[in-house]
Amino acid sequence: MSKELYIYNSLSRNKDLFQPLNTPHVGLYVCGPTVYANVHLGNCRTFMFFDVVYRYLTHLGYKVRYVRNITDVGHITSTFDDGVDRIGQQARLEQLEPMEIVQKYTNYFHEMMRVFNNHSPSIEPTATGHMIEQIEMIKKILDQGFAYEVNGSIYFDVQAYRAKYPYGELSGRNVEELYENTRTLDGQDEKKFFADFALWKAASPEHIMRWPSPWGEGFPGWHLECSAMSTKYLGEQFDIHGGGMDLKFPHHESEIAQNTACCGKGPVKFWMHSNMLTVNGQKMSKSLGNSFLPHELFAGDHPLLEKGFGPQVVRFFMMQAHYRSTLDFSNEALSAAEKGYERMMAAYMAIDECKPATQSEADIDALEAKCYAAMGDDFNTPILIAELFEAVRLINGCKNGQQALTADQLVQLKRIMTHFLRDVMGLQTPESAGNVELPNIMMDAVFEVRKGLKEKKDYATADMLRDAFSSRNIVLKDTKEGGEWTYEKK
RNA sequence: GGUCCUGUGGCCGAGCGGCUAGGCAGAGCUCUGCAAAAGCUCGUACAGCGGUUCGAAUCCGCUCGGGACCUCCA
Repeated sequence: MSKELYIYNSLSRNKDLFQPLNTPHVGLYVCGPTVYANVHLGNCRTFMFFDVVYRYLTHLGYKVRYVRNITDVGHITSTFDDGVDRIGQQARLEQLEPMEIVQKYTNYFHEMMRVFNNHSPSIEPTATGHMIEQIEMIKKILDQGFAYEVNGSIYFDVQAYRAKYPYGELSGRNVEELYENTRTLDGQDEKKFFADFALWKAASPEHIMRWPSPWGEGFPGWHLECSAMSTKYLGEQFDIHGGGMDLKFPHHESEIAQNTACCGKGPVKFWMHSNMLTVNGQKMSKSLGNSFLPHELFAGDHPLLEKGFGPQVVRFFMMQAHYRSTLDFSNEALSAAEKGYERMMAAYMAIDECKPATQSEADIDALEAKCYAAMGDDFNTPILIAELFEAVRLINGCKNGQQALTADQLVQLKRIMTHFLRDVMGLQTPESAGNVELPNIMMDAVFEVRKGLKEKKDYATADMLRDAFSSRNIVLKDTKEGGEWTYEKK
């Protein structure tokens, strides 16, 4: 069975065959959040997708080192010229220390990552914890002649860089066109060239977050931390760098320039970019006021939400779209995903109840191959899910006695579902967390009584019993053997 | 203004030159005391107009619509 993996590389604009630089090791770096506010659902989509990348590579047998940073140094906002950064600004607003802000929103971020069932990265470095590495990197870039100092700030020299290396390859931008549309930003007058960007900024007196450096007190520039930390933990060149589409320019473009200026070569083999989550066709973002916080979605506590949806349903919903497409959020779409997710999971849990046949026409090997083919085609989770619904059909058919499956095939189906649903897509079964053993025993008694009533044709009492549970959001379903019960969502 | 992406049936979403995507919703049937679940069967598609081709949702051009980036952003 082919388990080749093709990945769409933003740099080559092609689906390229994935081969690690140093098999079986894979280096994966993903740009993490800036912790000055709660992560919203759009952010979560990106991290959930790269969690699947991490999981699938691991599933294929690679030894993956997954690095995802925490940006805990505020970037300068574009509207202010006074050296106020996002974290510092939020700290003033909430009357907290900057590091309290950082801790508060890091905690929320971690909590949400856990709730969505993302694996922790192998390393989660912070920008503030890597000041020395960042300063060292600036020194190297200066030594190579690709940066210059002005008033205690260091700028990247795009002109000098362009004389030797191409700039703008990733984002497809060319500097001449950029010039027409560049706004006047902080430090513009200090720069030699409009497209130069800061590696180090001298701190103004009121700036709170500051560190000593060879050029005076200041703080690192916008894009440096990722370059410094990816190099430290994954080496000068590594396999995959991921992030949201909106980071392509200028963030990732600058990273390439910094690393190349420093080490003479591009840092990353595969650049991957996940697309945005939209609401009514527009990018979900804080400034547009159309973003949900995960806990609001779970509780249904938001004007745009008709009801709440569990984290696993949300994850399933996200998996039903390809990561390079925008995904539009709506109550209807979430509800549809919820039904589908429940049907999928019900079938998964019903495999053990199937009675095996001695012979079967079904081709489970082909099904499994299709699942790998879907994932191998640039992590196509929507197709994977479509294939898994084929498995659902087989399982349900087998349960009804309409589909013959051998014992081996049932084992194989269970393995496929476990691998792809749980291990690769990171989906959990609905009630798996709680202990359902005791309720099950009690419900068996209920079904026994109901069976007796039905045999006596006392349907009125049988219905009364069912209604009594129904009013408590527990649905009874009759089967040949007795019955099944589920919690009903409101 | 520049660069790029996108427009699929009631909804969400794959596919991107010939082959059923899938889910949800809807219709019919089977099963069933009823119900639910499940299985089977079935509608309604590829924004519009041209072109290339034996053949186009899929390639090209134009028109119209939506979006992202160009400024911190997943």
